[in-house]
Amino acid sequence: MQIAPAELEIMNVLWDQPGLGASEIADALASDKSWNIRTIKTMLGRLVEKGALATEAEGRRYLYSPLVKPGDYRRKEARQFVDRMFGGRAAPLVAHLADGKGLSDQDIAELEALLGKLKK
Amino acid sequence: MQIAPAELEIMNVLWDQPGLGASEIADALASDKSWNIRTIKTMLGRLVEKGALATEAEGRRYLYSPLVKPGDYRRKEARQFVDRMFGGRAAPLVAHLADGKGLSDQDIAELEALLGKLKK
DNA sequence: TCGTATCGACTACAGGCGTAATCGAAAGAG
DNA sequence: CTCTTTCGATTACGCCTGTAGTCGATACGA
Repeated sequence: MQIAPAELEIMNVLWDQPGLGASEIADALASDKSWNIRTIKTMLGRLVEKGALATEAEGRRYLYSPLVKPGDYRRKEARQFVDRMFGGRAAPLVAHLADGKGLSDQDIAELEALLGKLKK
Repeated sequence: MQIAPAELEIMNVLWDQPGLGASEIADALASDKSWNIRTIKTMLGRLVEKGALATEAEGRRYLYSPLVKPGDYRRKEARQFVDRMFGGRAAPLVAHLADGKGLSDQDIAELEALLGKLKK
């Protein structure tokens, strides 16, 4: 199941707070996106159609909840991305991020801790 | 400049061997992609139009070379991707890759070496 | 009760992408 | 010199995406 970038914004809201209605999602997004409520509804419809969201009727409206787990989705996407861009190798990806000043000290510390765990 | 996934396959060939003609690119791709030569030419045209490739006439045909540097492109894409999927944080990305058994021992070793260098 | 706001359903439409076919020119085969 | 192949250019076309508009029904405010 393929989730488009704009649709992902909606998934992010619902992963954070499942069970919202369309206008509440619009509110949640209003701060950084200026999307027409109709646009949001279109994307909700498509996500339901794709099987990414479930609907539950509440009176005259729907409440939406993710059917896809964020971890599963991100894992799949991450894999696909490194495959496409870096021949499946993680190290070059991190190297490129580092090269563009894209790694904070915190990132580096976290990565170290992570690697420590992986080695065991 | 936006390079679509299928177009990226072509860029990869040309980053590896700049200055090929359309049919040579087709040959290079033939092993893993079964693309019609017409399809490849369409994509070459689009890449030229986008400014990702330069053409140099050689007799009746064109030789194509990248105008975009692979490192620059991958860096930008990597950044975009972690922003979209992981809120710009590299550690969760690596964690997800690791979780899906996506990290070989070699990857881990390379990442360690990389982090060593970054800390200095 | 009557107009208005809101809901979901359906429709619209342009641009990007994947996948090619067609076309006119030119080069090469015989 | 003619037939076929090959080149780049142009056109095609359906699906996905972003971005809404329209429509009919319903709930709500006055």
